[in-house]
Amino acid sequence: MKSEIDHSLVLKNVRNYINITDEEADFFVSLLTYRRLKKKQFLLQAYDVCKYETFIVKGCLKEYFTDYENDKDHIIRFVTEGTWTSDVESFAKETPSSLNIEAMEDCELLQLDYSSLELLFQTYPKFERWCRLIFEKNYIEFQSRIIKNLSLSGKEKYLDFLSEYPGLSNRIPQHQIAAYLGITPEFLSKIRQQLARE
Amino acid sequence: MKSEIDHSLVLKNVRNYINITDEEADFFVSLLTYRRLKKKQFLLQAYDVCKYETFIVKGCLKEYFTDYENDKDHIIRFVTEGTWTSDVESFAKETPSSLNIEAMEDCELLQLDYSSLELLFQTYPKFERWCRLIFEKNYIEFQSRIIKNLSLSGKEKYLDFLSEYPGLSNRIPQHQIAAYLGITPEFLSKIRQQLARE
DNA sequence: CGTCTATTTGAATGTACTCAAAAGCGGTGG
DNA sequence: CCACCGCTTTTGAGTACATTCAAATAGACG
Repeated sequence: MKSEIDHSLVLKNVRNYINITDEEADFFVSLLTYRRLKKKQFLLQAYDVCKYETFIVKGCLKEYFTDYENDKDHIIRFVTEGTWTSDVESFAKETPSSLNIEAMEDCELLQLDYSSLELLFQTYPKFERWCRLIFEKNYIEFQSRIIKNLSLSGKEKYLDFLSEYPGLSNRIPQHQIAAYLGITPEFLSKIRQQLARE
Repeated sequence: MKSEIDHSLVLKNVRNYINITDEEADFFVSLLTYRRLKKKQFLLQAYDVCKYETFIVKGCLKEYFTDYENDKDHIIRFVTEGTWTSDVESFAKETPSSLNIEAMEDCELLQLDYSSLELLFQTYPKFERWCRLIFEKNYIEFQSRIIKNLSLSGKEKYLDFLSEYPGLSNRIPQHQIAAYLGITPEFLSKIRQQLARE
């Protein structure tokens, strides 16, 4: 039943960026659709159009790009409780997605489709600000990722991952961490071996 | 004299994302400050607080991060005519910048300080949307950069750079392109040698 | 013209990859 | 409850990509 759904986390997300009244909160919540996803199911498949912005209430997903040329996946981000995910370009332009988004655990999600989001912006323009500030935050994170990719060795990137996302390494298989760091699973194994010896 | 300044490019930038009236345009333009920068001058130095969002009317700058540990610069982006630049995090949070932004050519710029930007948002909230859409675009570009860093070899990254930013390689010294690609200048030289033989 | 910086070239080295095989681990069915 | 299967992780040998360091050459600028 809808009344059982807990919206506190998503409202906390909004209120982290803007002040909203109870009325505005109610309207916002009324636009959300609840959805579950089992481990290994896809939230989005490449070449489909991304129809929703999705908030993660519970669980963990990976956003990744498949390089068919070399038969390799490259993970852009792991996304967990409290964050939004989508293929931004596909959602905004209604073009086929270049990303896959796949559940790595059983997930509970809240979704907002394009027309609902536009209705939200038209009804309460302050939500544009909220959306901008989220993009601002993501921009900063991506920039930091780019710097790290340019400047760190495999070992340093792994240690940085452990400290930046504590606890996540227990939820995620090792070869997927390698796909996030941009190294081979074999090499990550060797890095860990070396760290264990120290 | 202020009347000589050409605002057509910056207005084109705004109107690329939102519709604005002449009145709104006039107000927006009244908030901008014109500034010139000579080649090799800094728009922003690391550890200073970034006070402005800066629009580039003419010229080219580099946003870069200095790794003092290894005495190396890592270039995040080259920014040219028609784009905005700042250290987003420093500007938003008024914290010391981690980036340098430096002119690679003589530049003509238009700047917007924090309070002017907030005044703009308060007066005409639709500018929040414009700002969001710019971040959306930058997010997409950064994502694409991350994918390329994860999946391409040095040679492939160089060829991609040439096709993504045609004409830019003539404006920028080669070792700076190397700093953007995340390879050494010597290795870029060898890549070019190899490409020339083909 | 001289100085400073950028680019090229080469040899030696290191970091990370490929391929192959073995070992470990988790879930499923008998 | 154990045996088996598939997938993940480890290990090792050989290789490729990219770096370091040093020196030579080329270009840019006052």
